[in-house]
Amino acid sequence: MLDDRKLEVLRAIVEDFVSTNEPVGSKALAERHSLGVSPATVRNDMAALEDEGFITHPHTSAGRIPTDKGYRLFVDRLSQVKPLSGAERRAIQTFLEGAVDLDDVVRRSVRLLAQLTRQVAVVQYPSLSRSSVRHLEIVHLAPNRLLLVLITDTGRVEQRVVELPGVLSEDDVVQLRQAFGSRLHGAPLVDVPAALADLPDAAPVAIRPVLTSVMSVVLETLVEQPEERIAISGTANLTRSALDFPNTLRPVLEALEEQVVLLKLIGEVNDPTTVHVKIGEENSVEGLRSTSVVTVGYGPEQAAYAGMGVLGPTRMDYAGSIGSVRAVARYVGELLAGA
Amino acid sequence: MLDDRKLEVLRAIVEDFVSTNEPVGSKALAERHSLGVSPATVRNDMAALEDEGFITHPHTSAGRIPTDKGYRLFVDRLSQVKPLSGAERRAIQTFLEGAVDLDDVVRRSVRLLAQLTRQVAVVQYPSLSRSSVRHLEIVHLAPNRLLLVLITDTGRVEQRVVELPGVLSEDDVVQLRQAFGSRLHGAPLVDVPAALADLPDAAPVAIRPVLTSVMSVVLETLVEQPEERIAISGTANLTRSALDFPNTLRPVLEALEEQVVLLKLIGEVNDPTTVHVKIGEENSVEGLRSTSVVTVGYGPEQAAYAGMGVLGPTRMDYAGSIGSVRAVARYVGELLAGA
DNA sequence: CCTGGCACTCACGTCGTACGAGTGCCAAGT
DNA sequence: ACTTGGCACTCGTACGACGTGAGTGCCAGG
Repeated sequence: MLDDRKLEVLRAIVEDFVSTNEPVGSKALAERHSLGVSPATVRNDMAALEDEGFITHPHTSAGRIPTDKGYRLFVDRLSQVKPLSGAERRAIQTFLEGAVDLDDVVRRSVRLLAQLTRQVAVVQYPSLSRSSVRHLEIVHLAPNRLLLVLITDTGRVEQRVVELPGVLSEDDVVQLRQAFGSRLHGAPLVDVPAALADLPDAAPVAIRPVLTSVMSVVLETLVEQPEERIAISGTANLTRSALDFPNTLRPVLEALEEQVVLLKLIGEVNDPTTVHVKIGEENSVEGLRSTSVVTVGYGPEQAAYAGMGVLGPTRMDYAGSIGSVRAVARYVGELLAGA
Repeated sequence: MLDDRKLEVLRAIVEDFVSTNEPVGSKALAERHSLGVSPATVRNDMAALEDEGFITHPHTSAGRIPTDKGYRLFVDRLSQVKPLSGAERRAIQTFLEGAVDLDDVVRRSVRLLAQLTRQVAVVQYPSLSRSSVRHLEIVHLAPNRLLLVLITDTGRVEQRVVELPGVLSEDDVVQLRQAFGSRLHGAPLVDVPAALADLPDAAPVAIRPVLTSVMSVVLETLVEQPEERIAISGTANLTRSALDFPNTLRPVLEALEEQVVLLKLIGEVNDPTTVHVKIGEENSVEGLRSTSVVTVGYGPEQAAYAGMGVLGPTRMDYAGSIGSVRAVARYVGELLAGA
C-alpha cells in the first residue's frame, strides 16, 4: 500500500509545509528533494496518500498539506528526534543552574522551553501527591493563631493560617510540633492520613481540640485539595503562527488560562522516559483541536514529579520540539533529584 | 475655546466609539444623543475638536475617533467612575473570601479583575521591600545544609537552601535561630541589614563562619534581590479587541511576559487612594503604545503593598475599569490587613 | 510502473465601477 | 455671532469581470 517512496513523499511534504507554511505542489517537491522521479510520479503518490487520508487539498488548484493523520505517521515513523546543539545544551545548563529555589527552577524551565522551541511552553510544578514531607513548621503567630508551613522534598512550600478554637501556650506549641514532626518527617504525602490516624488518641488530652483542628487543616491542604500549579511562557509565539489560527487564537488563549485543562493536557501521561505527542484532533480539549502538544514527565529516575511540554500549531517542528522537551525535562529532573 | 457643548460632543464620540468600535459621524451622533442641535453644528464642533487634537479621521469619508489626548480629557473631566452593581460587589466578596493563603488571594484577585473588566488583569504580589519579617525559620536538613524559610507579615514565603562551609550541631542551629529570631522578628525588611550588622561580633566564635554565610544568604534573598512577582489573567480578552490590534497583538503579549516591564507599568505610582490611568502614547513601554493601563496601589490604609491594574485597548470602558480596579483593590487591601 | 503531455479547475490579484457615508464650506436665517 | 440646510466633493468599500498561473487528474506511450 505505502511503499518507501510514498513515505518519502509524505516526509517531504511535511517538512516543506512546516518550513514554508504553504501547500506544496508536485513540481516543487520533485525539484527540491532529490527523489529521482518526475513530478507526474509524485502526483500519483500524492493521490494515493490522499486516498489514505494522510494529506489534503485546501482547494483544487493548490498543493497538498498534511492532515493530522499524516503528521501522526510522520511523527511515529518518519522523523528522527533532533539532538540539541552543543550551544543549546550549554544554554540549558547555565540557564537552569542559576536557579535559587523550586519556583525559580520552574519559571526558568518554562522560559527556556519557550525560547528553545519558539512555542508556548507549559511546566507543571512538582505534584504534591507524589512528594514527601521534608518539614512541617508550626509558627505561633498569636495566642489563638498558628501558621503552618509545609515543605516537601521537591522544594515546594505550602502555608496556611489556622484560627484555633482556644488559646495555646508556648509549651503546647512545642508539643504540637513534636506530635506532627515525628509522624510526618519523610512521609510520602499519600501516607499522611494513615500516619496521623492515631494522633488524637496518643496526644495529651489538653491539646486534643487544637490538635484535631490543626490536623484537619493539614489533611485538607495536603491531601484533599492537592492543588496543582502550572507555569506558562511564550504565548507571544502564538502570534507567529497567527496565520495558522485565523479565528482560533481565542479558544487557545482561553484554554491556556484554564488550569484544569492544562493539567489534563499535561497530566494524561507522566511516563518520564517517553515523550508523548498529541496532534490536532487527537486533543481531548475542545479549542485546542488546531494545535499539537508535546509532553513528557520529569523527575528523578522512575518517579515522575509532574509534566511539562510545549504547544503549537499542528504544523510544527516535531523533531526539534521533542528533542528540546526531552532535554529540558532531563536536566530539570537531575536538578531536582540532586537538590 | 471648548464650550460645554463641544465637551458634550467629545463625550458622545468617546462613548459611541467605545461601544461600537466604529468611527462616529455627525449625523448618527446628533440623532442618538439628544444634543438638540443639527448635524451641521456638530460638524463644526467636531472640526474645532479636531483642530485641538482631541479627535481624528481615519480617512476623509469616515467619522471621527478620539485621539489619546481626547481620551485623556474624557477620563479627567468627562467620565464618572461607575459604581459596581450589587451583584458585582457580592461576587467580589464571595470570590475572595474563599482564599486560603496569599498566593490564592492574588490568583483569585487577578482572575476576578479580568472577569469584571473583561480585560487583561495584572496583580503584583505584595512587595517584599515594604513588608516586615513575621518569622524566619531555620530547618536543619543535613549536617551541612540549612533551609531558610522567611515569612512576611503579608503572608509571603521565601525559601532558600544554604550549603554550609562546615558541619553544624543541633545546638548550633538553636543558637542560630535565637541570634536571627531576636533581631529580625517584626523588623521591616528595609531595616534588616541594620538589624543584623552587629551579629557576627555578638555571636559565639564557634558558629561565626556559618552565621556569616547564612547571613549573606538572608541579605541576598531579602534585600539585594527583592524579587517581585506578578500574576496575569485574561490575556484571551485581547483577542476580543483583535480588530484594535491588527499587528500589535504580538508586542503586547511580549510585553506581558516581561516581568520587568509589567512592574514598571504597575509600580510607577502606588498611591493606594487614587487610580491612575495611562493612555496609549503616555505609556513608557514601547509595544504598549496602543493600549491603556488602569492601575492602583493596594494595601491596608496608607501603606501600599503593591499594585494591580488592567490593560486594554485605548478604546476601553474607562469608567467601568476604574470602578472595578478600585473596588477590587479595596477588598484585597482589607483582606490582607485583617489577615 | 514511470513519464511527458494536455486539458481543466480554481484561487487570487487587478481593474473598473457604482455606491454611500461623511465631510467642508457657504449662504441664508435667527 | 452662532446655527442651519444645502450641496459638491472625497474616498473607502463592495461588487463583478477578467486574466493568470499553479497545480491537478488522466491518458497514452515508453
